[in-house]
Formats: sequence, C-alpha cells, structure tokens
Amino acid sequence: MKPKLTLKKIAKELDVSISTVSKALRDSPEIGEETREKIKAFAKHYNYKPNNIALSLKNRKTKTIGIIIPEIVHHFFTTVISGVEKVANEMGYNVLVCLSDNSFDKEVLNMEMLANGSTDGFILSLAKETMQKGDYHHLVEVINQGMPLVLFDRVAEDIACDKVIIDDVTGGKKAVQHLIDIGCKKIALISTVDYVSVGKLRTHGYKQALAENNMSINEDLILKIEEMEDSEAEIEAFLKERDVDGIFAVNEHFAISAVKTVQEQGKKVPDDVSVIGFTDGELSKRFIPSLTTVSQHGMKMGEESARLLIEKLERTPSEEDYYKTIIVETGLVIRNSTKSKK
Amino acid sequence: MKPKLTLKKIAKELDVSISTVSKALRDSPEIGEETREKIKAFAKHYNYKPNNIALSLKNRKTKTIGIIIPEIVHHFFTTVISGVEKVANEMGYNVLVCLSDNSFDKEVLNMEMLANGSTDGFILSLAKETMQKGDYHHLVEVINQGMPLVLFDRVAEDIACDKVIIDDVTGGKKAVQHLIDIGCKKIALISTVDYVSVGKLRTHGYKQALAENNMSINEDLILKIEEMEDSEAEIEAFLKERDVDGIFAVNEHFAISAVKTVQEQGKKVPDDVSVIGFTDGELSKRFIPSLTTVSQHGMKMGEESARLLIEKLERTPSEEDYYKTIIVETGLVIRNSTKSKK
DNA sequence: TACTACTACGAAAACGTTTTCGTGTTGAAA
DNA sequence: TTTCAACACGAAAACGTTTTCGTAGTAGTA
Repeated sequence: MKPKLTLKKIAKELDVSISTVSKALRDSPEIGEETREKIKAFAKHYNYKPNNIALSLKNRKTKTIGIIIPEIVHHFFTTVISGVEKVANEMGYNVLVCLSDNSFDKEVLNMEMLANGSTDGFILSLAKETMQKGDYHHLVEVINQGMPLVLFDRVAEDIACDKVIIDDVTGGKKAVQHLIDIGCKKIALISTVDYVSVGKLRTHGYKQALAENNMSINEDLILKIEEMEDSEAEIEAFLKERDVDGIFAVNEHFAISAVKTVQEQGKKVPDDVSVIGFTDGELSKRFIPSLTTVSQHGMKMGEESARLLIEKLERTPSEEDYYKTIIVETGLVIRNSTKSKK
Repeated sequence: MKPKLTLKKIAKELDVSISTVSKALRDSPEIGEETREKIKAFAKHYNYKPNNIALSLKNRKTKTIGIIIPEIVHHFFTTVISGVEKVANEMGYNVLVCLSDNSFDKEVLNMEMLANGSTDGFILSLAKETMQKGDYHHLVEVINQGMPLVLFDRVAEDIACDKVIIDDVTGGKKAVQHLIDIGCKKIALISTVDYVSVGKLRTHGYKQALAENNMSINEDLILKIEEMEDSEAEIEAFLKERDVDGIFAVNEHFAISAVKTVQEQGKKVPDDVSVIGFTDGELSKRFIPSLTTVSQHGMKMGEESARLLIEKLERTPSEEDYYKTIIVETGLVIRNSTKSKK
C-alpha cells in the first residue's frame, strides 16, 4: 500500500520547490523546459493526480452537485438521476444522491449536510411531507447562501429558483382527450390529494378536457387517494359502485389497480373500459394488457435540470440573476389498455 | 446573500483567536466558561456550521462513500442504493452515486474521479463489460492506495476485498426444487451467457436441483441469452419448439417474456406451465399473473455492504487485514405463476 | 520575596493545492 | 564595466479546520 503522491513529495524527490512542480504540471512558461519535462515525466510515471479535496478548498467549489429525491425505488426518479448523471459527468461534475424518504426532516437534514461544502448546488424534488407542510425555509436558506437550486417535478411555486416541470395540466388533458376521442362517455379520474401538486394539476387537465368537449364534470367520478398503501382497496370500492367506460389514473399503480378491479368485475380492458396511466415505467410497458400512458421523459428532465444548475454554477458572478422554468413536453404512448379510435 | 460564516470571522467579531473559537465550540475545558458560552451563543445565533471540505482535508477523510453501479434504471440496484444510503446516513456518511452504464471505460473513469479524495471507499457492482474483459487493474489500484472496496452482486472472485453476494446457486436450486415439488417434469432454464457470474451460478443451482432429484439434465432445455434486446424473440423461438411444463428464468424480464410466449401458444400459466423468475421487483408483484420469484433482498445487500465498508473505514490501522464475504439468503416468494403443491 | 502551578488563551503548523510576488542568475546592450 | 531585462525558480499566503505547544498572568506556597 503506497500512500498518495502529492506535490510536496514530488518536489522533495526531484529537489525543486512545490511551486515549481505545480507550475510545471500546469504547463506554465515560467518553468524551464528541461525541468518541466522532468517533472511531468515523473508525475506521469508515478500516476500523480491532484487531490480533489485540496482543490475544492482552494477554489471554493467542489465540482459536485447534490440531488435529493423523495424515493429512489421509483422508475421516474431513477431516470431523472440517470439524466442528471449523464450531463454532470460530461461537464466534469460528480453527483451526490440523497434520499428524503418523503420526510421533511430528512430533507432538511440532507440539505444541511450537503450545504456545508459538500456540493456546489442542488437539484431537488420536494418530499411529500414538505409540500404538505409548505415549509420551505431550508430552500430559502441555501439560496441565500448563494447556492443555486433547481427544483424539478414536485416544485414550490413561490421559491425563486430554476424549475423543471412537466406540463401536468396538458398531460392530463391529452390523456382525457384521447379517451374522449375513442368514444368514452363516462370518464373517471383516480388522483391523489391536492397538496401533491401533480395530482392537482392533472385533475385540472382532466376537467379542462371535459369542459372543452362540453362534457359535464361529475365530482362523483373523481377519487382522491391519500395513502398509497390503501390505494388498491380504495380503488376497488370506488369502481365497484360506479359505471364508467374510461379511467384516467395519475400514476402507474393506480392504473394497474384499476385494470385489475375492472377485470375482476368481469369487464374487459380495453373493450368495456379504457384505462390510461401516467409515467411510463417498466410496469406499463410489460403489463398485460400493456398500458396506454402519458410519458414523462424523466431522463430529459434530469438533463435539463443539470444543465440549468451547471449554467448557474459557471456563470460569472457579475451576470444578472434570472430564473427559468423549463416545461418538458409529455407524450402519449398508446398501447393496449385503450380501444383504438373508432 | 450572506457568505458562509467561518471560524475566522467569528474570531474577528468576538476579538479572540481562531483557536479559541475552535476550542470553545468543541467544548474544550481549556477555554474559560464565560468566553466559551459567549462564543457558542454567537455561533448558534448565526448558525455556524463547520466547512466539510476543510475538515476533509484536515482529517484526510471525507465521510462519503462512493457507489458505482452498472445501471440505475433497475429495481434491484435501486434497492441496494436505498440500503446503502440508509446505513451510511445513520453513520454520518454521504453517498456519491456513479453509473458505469455497464461500460468498462466509464467504470474506470468513475473510480479515478472518486479516488482522488472524493471518497473514503467504494461499493461496486461490476459492469458487464468489465466482467467480460476480466480486467480488474482499477480495483487493485484503489486497494493498493489503501481505499477499502466492497464488491456486491457482480463480483470478481480473485480480488482481495470484502464481498456481499447472494447465494445464487442455492437460489436457483430453491426455484427449481419448487418446480419439482409441484410436479413439473420438463423444466427449462432461461439464463444469460456464462461470463455473467450470476447466470453461471443460477444455472449451477438448476442442475444441482435436477441431479438431487435424479432427473436428467437436458442441455437442449437450457437457453443462454447474450443480448437483452433480442431476448424476447429468442425466448419465443426457444419455447415454440420445446414442450415444457416448468420454466426457471434468471431474471424478471426473461420470466415475463416466457409467460407471454406460453400464453400466446394457447397454454395457461400456471395450469399448463409454471414459471419462476429471479429478483423481486415491482414487475413481478404486479404482473398478471403475479410471478413466483426468488427474492434478492437488495436492501439488505446494500446495508451489509455499507456496514462492511464503514467498519473498514473506522477500524484503527493497526488492526489486521481480513476480508469477509457475506452471503445474503434468497427467499422464495410464491405467487400465481406457479401451480400450488399437489 | 521568590518559586511553582495553574488557568486561559494565542501562535503556528498541518492537510494539498494555486498563485502572487520576490529574487538570484544570466546575457546582452550601452 | 555597468545596467537592465529576461529567465527560472522559490517563499509565502490563502482556502477553513484542528491540535500541539508556548506563554502571559494570577494565585498559592514556603
């Protein structure tokens, strides 16, 4: 086991000063060619690599970005990370991943950990609990410290920072419009409670689509689910008592539960009931019937977030502050859980 | 925007020396009570937090561990990360996640990036390409530098380091034994090529189970798949020409493709053919029929890996070097893709 | 009074870099 | 021979900590 090579050791070995070594390795013209070559050869031979920590301390930047997500066992977030990683690596950044487990406290703790020098900036999707509380002081704090922050997917409107979101309203609208197009008349919505902005917005889209088609909005056909754990039972109870021919579910899980329930009732998907989900995961693709779904392009969101953050990190401090909100388009992936157009 | 508070600034503000501030904050008895309280009150009021980078440089440890995985869009790895994160956080460590994308070059690059001071140690699952090449010089290198390394799941036998694996042989055996128990006579295996150790070992388990039950091993019933992309077509072709009543697939995807093919042939799962997969993901759980599967306990593997690594990191250097291999048990989750015992 | 022994604090080194500034040595021009 | 620039290099500060060691000042003892 050989300890890491440092400038100091090279200097001692070659009997020059530390500064000379540093300059030689950075190709400074200050150093004579002979010495320079000697030093570079030595460094190369013993595979010298500058110590990142020392560089970070000196430059006051770490070249790593922190991403905090509510849960990692979730295909969407996983694709986002993938996107972040990709452009981060291309730009020479590392990625520190933290999980909030949807807990407010863990989110705050994580931010505090990372804010003390570990990262140059944050990419964050809010924990459910945080949105519920509406307490964003930790976000404000890091922003005040001059650390750039990019919020994605689950964002807080009134925080001044860059944001990357999908157009949930339009996404929801697209889905419901498609159901209408294939002839559905009684369209149910399975959503989440309203403080999850995603649920609220997609509900909005649902209502807009109906309105634009001069269809009445029946609140009785809207189910709002609070606890993921009970979702299956709730959906079952909900659907048993209602007669519908189309279902728009705001996520994959709800969509699948809906399909199951419909089938258990002896009806066919998609012949009797068409179902559309949200978020294009492995599940939607491989389920039988495969699910028609609104795709979220998590990878793209990750890439955009990273780009936005790095842009902020590398701008000269003189430049004006301004905040962008990037809306990434949703797509409609049509599969076998919806009838074909009539 | 207020720049971060440092010891130096506190010292200047309170007209004491930096050392005094440092000591006071660490409750050193060297400092008089009055001064100590004054300093602590000030620090608390202005929310002083020591700079991690400076600490890292001083202590020569970063309190972060790096985990490199082949792909993140994969339920198993995602649960592993979750486990690592959990115990790391409990022990005051951060987690740097890097993706190798199954590429040898990216794996090497990532390790080099992280080895220069960014992390204290590594948790790694080998890229497919790396296993294929059998080139592990980058692993040896970091080990030689004195950085602990824990290999999990896809490991290289002959590298001297801690390892966390599942008992793939026993896992495979369990699966096949279950098929035998429910009365299957002609059991097919859908595996990967042999350089993926996982494929090899599970194949081993398959053969052992057959042998122990005095059933002959028919190589014609074994399919080895090279490219994930073509898997669906290959499986279809394979099954079309063979008459089987049980299938053991070494992963979720293969299992699902198998189920689909069987169903397309007009046979029923599980009545005519029972199917068992490996890795308990969302897909297995929610597929219809839900899949009987060998569960891998990724979370547990992550936890064990992190514990192993941190143990190494925090031991005193005097202690002996020794390497553990932890084998985490697989479980058999019985669902609806296999007949019940007769 | 003179010595010792605490007490309470500060100076400085160290971690590994980069960078500014200073300086001794050359060679050439005057 | 003197002067001055150019060259090639070194010293030291800085980033923010922790820690060792040194030292004023005070109090207690003989």
